Amino acid sequence: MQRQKRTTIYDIALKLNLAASSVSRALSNSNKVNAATKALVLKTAAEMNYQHNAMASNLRKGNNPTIGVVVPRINQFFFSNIIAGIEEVTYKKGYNLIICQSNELHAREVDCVNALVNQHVSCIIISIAAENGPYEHLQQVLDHQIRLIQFDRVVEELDTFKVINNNEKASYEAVTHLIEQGYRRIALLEGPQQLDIFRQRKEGYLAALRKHNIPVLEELMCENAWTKELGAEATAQLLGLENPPDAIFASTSDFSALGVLEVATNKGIQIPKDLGICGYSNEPFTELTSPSITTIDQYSISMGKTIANLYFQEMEGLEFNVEPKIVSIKPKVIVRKSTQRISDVNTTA
Amino acid sequence: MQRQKRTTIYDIALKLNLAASSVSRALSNSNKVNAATKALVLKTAAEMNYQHNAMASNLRKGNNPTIGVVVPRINQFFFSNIIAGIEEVTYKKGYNLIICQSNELHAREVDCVNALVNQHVSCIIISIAAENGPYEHLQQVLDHQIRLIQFDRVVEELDTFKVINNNEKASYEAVTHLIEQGYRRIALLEGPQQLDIFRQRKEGYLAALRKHNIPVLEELMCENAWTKELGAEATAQLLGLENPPDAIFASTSDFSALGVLEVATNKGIQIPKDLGICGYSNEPFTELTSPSITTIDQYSISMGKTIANLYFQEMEGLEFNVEPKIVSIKPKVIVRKSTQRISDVNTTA
DNA sequence: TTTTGTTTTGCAATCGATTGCCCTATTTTT
DNA sequence: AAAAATAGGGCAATCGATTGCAAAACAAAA
Repeated sequence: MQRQKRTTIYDIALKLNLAASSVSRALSNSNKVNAATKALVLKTAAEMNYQHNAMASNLRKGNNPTIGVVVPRINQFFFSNIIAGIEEVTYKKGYNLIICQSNELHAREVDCVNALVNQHVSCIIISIAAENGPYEHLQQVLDHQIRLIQFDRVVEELDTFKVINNNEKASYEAVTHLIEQGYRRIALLEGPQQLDIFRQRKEGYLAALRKHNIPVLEELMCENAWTKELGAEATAQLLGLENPPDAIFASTSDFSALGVLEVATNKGIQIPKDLGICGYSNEPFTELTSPSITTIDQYSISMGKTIANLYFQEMEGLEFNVEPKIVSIKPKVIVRKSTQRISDVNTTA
Repeated sequence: MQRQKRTTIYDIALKLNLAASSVSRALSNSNKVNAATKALVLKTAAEMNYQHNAMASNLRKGNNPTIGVVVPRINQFFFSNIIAGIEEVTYKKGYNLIICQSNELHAREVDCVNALVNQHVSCIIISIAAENGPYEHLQQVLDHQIRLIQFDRVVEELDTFKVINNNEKASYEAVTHLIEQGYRRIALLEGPQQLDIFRQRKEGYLAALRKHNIPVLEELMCENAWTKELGAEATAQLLGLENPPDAIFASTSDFSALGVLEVATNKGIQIPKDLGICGYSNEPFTELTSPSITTIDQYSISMGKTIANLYFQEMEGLEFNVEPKIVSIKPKVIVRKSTQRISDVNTTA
C-alpha cells in the first residue's frame, strides 16, 4: 500500500473550486466567509477525512500551544501526581504536554530542555535533577523567550517563577510534633545538600530543636540517607550508638522512613513507644504500614494545578518581563501511629 | 521588552554571506559542505544563540518524531511505570513523548486522540478508558497512516499491534495457587466486564475452578468491585453469607484487595488462616500491609519498554501494512503472606 | 591547455496553514 | 439613482528548514 498523502486545505479547495484561504477561514470559523460555504467546507472536509495540521499552523502562527515538563522520575508518586495536576489544567486550555524525565542526571536534563526549546514550546516546567551541574540550559530557556516555571527542587539564584513547598516550616512543624510527643533525641536523615529542599528541611529541624532548647547533636544527623536502603543503613548505625535516638525524622522521603521502620521492627524496637518515625511526602503506602507512618503531605495534585494555572494566569500572551512570582505552599503534617505515644492527639489516619 | 525574533538560518546566512541552504547543510552535518564552512557556521550559530526549529523542520520533512500516549490515569502506578518504560526507549531514539490522560472518560479519550492526530505524531500508544464508547477515533488513527499500539486494555476487534498481559493465565495460576493452599470457596471480585482484561481474568478464575472440580457459585462472584470502597462493600456482603468464602481473589486491583483486607481485619478474621486474599498489579503497598498481600506482577516498566521497542523495530519507517503483532506478556504471581497457610511454599516477599 | 571529474555552494520550490490586502458583488443609505 | 458600506472571497507572501537541481569553483587527468 502506497503511503497516501493526507488531505490538505488545498485538496478541499480544489474539489470545491475555492481558494485555500477561504477553506482555511471556513475551518477556523472566521466570520469572513459565507455560512453556506462554511457548512459546505466542513462537510467536505469530514468526507475527505481532513485533519488539521498543527505543525504547519503553529509554524505560521509562530506559537506552539504546548508545555514541556521535565521531572527526575515520571513514576514517582509525587511527580506523577504533579503531572496529573498539570494535565488537568492544560487539557482544558487545549494545550499539549510533552513529558521528559531526567533520571536525576544533569546531562540528560540538559538534553531534555534543549529538545523542548527546539520544539518552541510555550513554557517549560521543571524540577531539577539531584545531580549537580551548571544551569546555563535554564538561562537559555529564558533567552529564547520561553517561559520557565521551576517547582519543588529549584535553582534559587535563577530569577524565574517558582512553586515551592515551604519545606522549612513543614519540617519545623514535624519536629515540633515529635517534641510534643515527648521525643528528645531526634535524629535527622538528610538528603543531598546541594538541593535546596533538603537544606531547608534541615533548617526546619534545627530551628525546632533550638526553639525548644534541645541540643543539636552531630552524631544524630546522617547525610545522604534518601533511599530505603540508605535509610536502613543509617538507622542501623544510629541504633547502634551508645546513646541512640528516640525518634528519627526521615526528612528525605517516606522510602527512607520505610527503611527505618523495617530495621527497627527487626530489632524488636517498639514503635512509637521506644522510637518515633516521621517521613516526608505522604506516599500512599505510609498509611498501610504497621504502624502507619506519620509524614508530610505536599498536596501534589493541587500543586500541579497551581503550577499550570500560574502559566495561564500570569504568563500566557502577556509581556515577557513580568515580575516572577514565587508561590509557596505550606505542606501539612499528617500524624499517624508511628509518632503517637500520647493519647490526646487527634488522629488523622 | 520587545519580544525579539529568534535567530533563523537566514540570519546566519546573511551574516556569513552564505545561502540558507548551505547553513542548513552545515547544521545537519551534511557532507556536501566544506569543513571550514561547517565549522564557521556552527561557531556563528552558537554565538547567535541559534536554536533549530523543529516545527519547520518536521513540516518540511513530513514527519514528526513524536509518540503520543493516552492512558486512563497518569498517576496510577501501573501507567506511570509504563510511561517511564516508554520514555526510557524513546529518549534514546530522540523521540518526544506527548502524554494525555483520558480520566477513564470516552469523550476525553477521543479528544486526546484527535489532538495527537493533529500533531501528526508518528505513533499513538493507548490503553482505553473504562467508559464504553465507539472506537471510530482509533480507526481514524489508522486511516491517517499513524501507527497505533494498544496495550493492556485493548479493543480486540481492532486489527492493530497489541501488547497485552495474559490475564487469563495469570488469573488461572493465582486461583490455582489458592486451591493448592487448600482454599475451596474462592470468591471473585470482578471489574467492569466491558473491558477485555476483566473478562479474561474471570475466565482464568473459572478455568481453574473447573480444572479442580470445584463448583462455580454465582453468589461468590461480585460484579464491579474495582475500587477500594467497592471491594470493601463486596467483602462485607460476602462475609455476611450463610456460607462465606474462605478466599477472595480481587481480580480487579490491589486496591480492592486492600478493601477486602481492611474489612476482614476489622471483623477479626484471621488472614491467611480463615481467609486468603489475592490482589492484582503488585502495587508497591502490597508488600507493606500486614499481612503482605499476594498479587500479580505485570512487569510494567519492562512492558513499557517492550511497547516502545515494538514501534522502533517493527514500524518505524517500514511499510504501513505490516502484519500487526500481538505480544503477550505472562504476568507472575507474587506469593505473599495473605495466602500462605501451608508452610512449604517458597516465600517471595 | 583542454577536458573531465569532484567539491562546494546557490537557487528556488516545497511542506500546509494563515492573514493582510485587494477586488467584486451585494446591500444599505442618502 | 447614485454613493457608500459591507460581505464574501481570491492572491500572494509568510513562517523556517530542507532538498533536487544547476552552477560555479577547483582539482586532476589527458
